Amino acid sequence: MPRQSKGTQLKYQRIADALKADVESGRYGPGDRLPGENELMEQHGVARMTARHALGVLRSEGIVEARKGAGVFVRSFRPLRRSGIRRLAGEQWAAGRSVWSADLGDQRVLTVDRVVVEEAPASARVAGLLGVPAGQPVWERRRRYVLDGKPVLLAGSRFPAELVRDTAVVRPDPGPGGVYARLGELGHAPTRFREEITARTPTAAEAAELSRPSTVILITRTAFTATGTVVEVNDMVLDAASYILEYEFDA
Amino acid sequence: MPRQSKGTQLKYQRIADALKADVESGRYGPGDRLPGENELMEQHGVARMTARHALGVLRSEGIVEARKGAGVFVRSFRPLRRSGIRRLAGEQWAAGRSVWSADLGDQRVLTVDRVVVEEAPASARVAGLLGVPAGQPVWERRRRYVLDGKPVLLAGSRFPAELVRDTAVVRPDPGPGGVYARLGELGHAPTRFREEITARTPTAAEAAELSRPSTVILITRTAFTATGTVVEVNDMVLDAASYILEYEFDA
DNA sequence: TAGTGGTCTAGACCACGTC
DNA sequence: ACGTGGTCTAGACCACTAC
Repeated sequence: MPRQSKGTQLKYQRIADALKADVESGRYGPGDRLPGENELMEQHGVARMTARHALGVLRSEGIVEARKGAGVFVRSFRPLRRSGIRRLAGEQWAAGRSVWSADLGDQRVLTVDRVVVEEAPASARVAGLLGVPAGQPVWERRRRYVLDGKPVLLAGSRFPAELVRDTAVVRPDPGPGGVYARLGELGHAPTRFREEITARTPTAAEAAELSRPSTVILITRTAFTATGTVVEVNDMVLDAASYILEYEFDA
Repeated sequence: MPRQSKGTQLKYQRIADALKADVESGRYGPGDRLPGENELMEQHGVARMTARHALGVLRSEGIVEARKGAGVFVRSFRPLRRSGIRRLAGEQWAAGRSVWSADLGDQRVLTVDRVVVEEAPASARVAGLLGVPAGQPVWERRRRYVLDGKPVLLAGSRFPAELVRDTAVVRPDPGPGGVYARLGELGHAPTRFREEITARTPTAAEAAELSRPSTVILITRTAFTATGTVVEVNDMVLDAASYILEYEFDA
């Protein structure tokens, strides 16, 4: 028997396409349970690894989510809209609101799950961005954000050590307006930002800290003062299926 | 025999980590060939699917690239820096240069591989963004961009049909300055842009049109005139490993 | 022609969630 | 207790590349 029917397609792709069509047609709605590995094996007469491969296609496209011991479920696609420019407009954090509360157009709450603040030597990459010698001490502020009970964002900000040591910037709760308000009070208000974006599959560590997303977006934000000094380098890892980034600007 | 040595890790993950360390230490440089499936099976005493799974980890993180019949090779990571804001600054296209030539800081050339221009009814999504009734005719301009012989970007722009019919906008080569310059001459110069970004694994169709990337970035750009009219909706699909997006803006 | 990655089979055990 | 997805085995054939 041929392993692959010539005229058509690959088996796993055919099964994946059929499932995808069923989701798009509304046959399976958000939260619904899809036929699992065992059911697909029986229905299509294929081996476990083939059924698995088919489900893997939907999983990696973010359509579907596998829960061990439970089944495969259609994801509800309600991404956060993260407005890169508006949310960093000066008034937002100057007025005492956290930067992140600007993210939500609806009632869902993005809360901080975990905060670690510690001093450590700068990696070569961070040192280069901060404009300090490699190995120089920097303060690092790592946190994890949770939306609807699911971790969706890891963020790690680094500040030059001599700038923020013994200030509110390195306290777990920096107070109203967040670290940018505190930096402003110290005479180092950020006035310009650069965000660099790329995407890939998560590492094992990132997958474990987020809710095993199939794709992550990486954002590196560099914050400059009016004099051009870099006061923050912020590396973020976002669950790609939970976010839409938005940038608006003039010609 | 236990399938999984308890204290340590999963087999495929251990093998993947070892390979990753070898790449990061420089033991394998860009373009070098890694041990393949057969070699890993022998070296680590595992089955084919396990060795394969390990290589799949590196592949999906964009570290490595598999070439059928040849082997697995370390990717050379030289991403294009796409400056979202600067490249759409008015002077760029007003002066008669293509928008895309602003992308390159080095000598590499991003060229158009394929152009299709055709009239078609708007999908519900595009119609919503363009602010026209669904099914309304729009002109669509699809193209593929190639960098160093490898396709890295698919782009599909849609324009309201009555705006661009029988104009240079819908000619395969729109002339110096690109479509934005032509829209300007028609009295519909874009003055404001919105870009919405997300990422996922490519569909089978996208993978086939690009060079089988493991992750793609999706950008939807909406172009507005001074009066707020939408004159273009541009859906782009980027090979994530070939791009770094950059946005710079003031607080 | 020899070797490679890609697909596929038909079994197995495990950790886990649901009942 | 049972079913689920996740891992793993030991085989196989195929299409493709490089020689």
